[in-house]
Amino acid sequence: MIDVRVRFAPSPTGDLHIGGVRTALFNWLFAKNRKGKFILRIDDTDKVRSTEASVKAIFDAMRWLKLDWDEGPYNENLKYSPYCQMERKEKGIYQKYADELIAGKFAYYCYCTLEEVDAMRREAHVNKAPPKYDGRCRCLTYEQIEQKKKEGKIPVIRFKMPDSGVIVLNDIVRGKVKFDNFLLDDFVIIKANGMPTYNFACVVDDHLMEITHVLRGDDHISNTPKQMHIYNALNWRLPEFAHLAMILGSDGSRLSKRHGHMSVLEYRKEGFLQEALINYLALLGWSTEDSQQIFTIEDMKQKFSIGRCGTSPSIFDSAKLLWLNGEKIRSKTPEQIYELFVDWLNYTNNDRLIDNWDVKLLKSAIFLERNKIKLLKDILSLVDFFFTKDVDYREVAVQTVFLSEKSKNVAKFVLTESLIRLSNYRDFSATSLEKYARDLAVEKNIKTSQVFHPIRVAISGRKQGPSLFHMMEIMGREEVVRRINIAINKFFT
RNA sequence: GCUGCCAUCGUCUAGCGGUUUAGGACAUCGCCCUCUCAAGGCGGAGAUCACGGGUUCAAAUCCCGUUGGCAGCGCCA
Repeated sequence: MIDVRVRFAPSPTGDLHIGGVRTALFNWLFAKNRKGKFILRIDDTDKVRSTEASVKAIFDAMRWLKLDWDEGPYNENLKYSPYCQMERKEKGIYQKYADELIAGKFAYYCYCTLEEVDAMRREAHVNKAPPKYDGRCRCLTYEQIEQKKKEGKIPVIRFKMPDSGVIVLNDIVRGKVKFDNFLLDDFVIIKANGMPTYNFACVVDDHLMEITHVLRGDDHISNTPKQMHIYNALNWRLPEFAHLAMILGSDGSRLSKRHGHMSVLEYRKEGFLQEALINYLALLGWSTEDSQQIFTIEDMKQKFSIGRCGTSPSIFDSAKLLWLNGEKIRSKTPEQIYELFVDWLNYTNNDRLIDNWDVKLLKSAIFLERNKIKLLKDILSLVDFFFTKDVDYREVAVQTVFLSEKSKNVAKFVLTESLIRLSNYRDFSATSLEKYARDLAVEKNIKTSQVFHPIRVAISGRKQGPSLFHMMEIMGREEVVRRINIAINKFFT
């Protein structure tokens, strides 16, 4: 079996987005599954839109996602360096092969202006003809070229597409896909500014870097025949191609900002776990025979195969991602959740929020509430009441549990009674406290809920929260008594 | 407009000619558990397998057409 080499080649024109991550992930999984190499290349041939900040953002995102690469930029000692196309251009790599294509009559200089080319396409549209460059510069004479040069015109280099015949792509996930050469454009391979275009640079680099499999979104499928012609003209061996079905937004159109978060970093900010995002994305477009939903990373690496990737596009469902995130969090120990939470606080610059929080109490609180955590950010609102000096009594809770006609007398009684009895209560464990509360209910012939609820609201300010007695246990007697006292003073005097 | 891709519950999907009253997961609904909220357990509803033709003894599964959706058509990647 050949040694697999795959690459992820984002263009640094913004944050890494969901679609990009999916492509990166499938390449990475494939490499891991086949014990091959995963390469990160930066396709920054668009001088105008590429930024250094984007490169950094992509790196950050890849690192957070733990999609580690075997080869990539900023390591100049590797056989295939450099890994940024700008640097490769500086070394004349693309020009060399463009010259070779010209020498072999597979490419030619074109002096047409953008306006002329644009006019051609518009005319084709009107005539219901395939939109393409008409090839008028294909056969310029030596004199004509000299004349253009004299006029100071700067040419682009175009690839000369065959006028007839059919080229067949044998795609791993889609099978045979045929393209009519006549419909293919004489596309630009070197721009007027000397930079290679994507379709050219991609081929040159994939060949030079000995990429064996090209896994990418299916929005690239129409680029593939063009690229294949370049491989053929240069007499290079074709890699295997696999075109993955796209991820769409909730309305079935291409995923974009109006569908919600695009950047993975935004998911991180929301409090999603790296492994949840990875697991969820793997489920879009790939499945196992038994339709397994939850995977560890190791499990995924082991089971992944391109052959089981689907052909139809899938809609990104944030509800399922949210479920999966909760699922992943629940599978962690309280200690791990705490670590994740602290990382998240640091990442979002919220670390000061827990400055005065007792770590032991926080971990206990996380343990009590772990089943409710869907996002790391949820932890804040789930446990904050343990740490506030002044209990924030919620209006609804106070109205229904303390002040309604039906409950106010009982609530007042339960709280004053509890204040006295709990002040000297020895065994402040959950089981013991529960016994106390139940005994009180029996003794006074009231319902247990009439005892539980007022105490819950008194110490937490809310109607909902963790198991009451565990909550009291970790809060401790002193604090519980203090809070009951606050409630009595505030609402019953 | 040209070209290509796709089409199974609302969503992600299993299924690769007979084992299917089409299976699982999310969401949704009900019940149980229960001090609340969750989590968990159990169950329900939800797909004439886009439509129409073939092929075959037999089709969600193979072929053709139609319709619909999406993508590409840049000196963007």
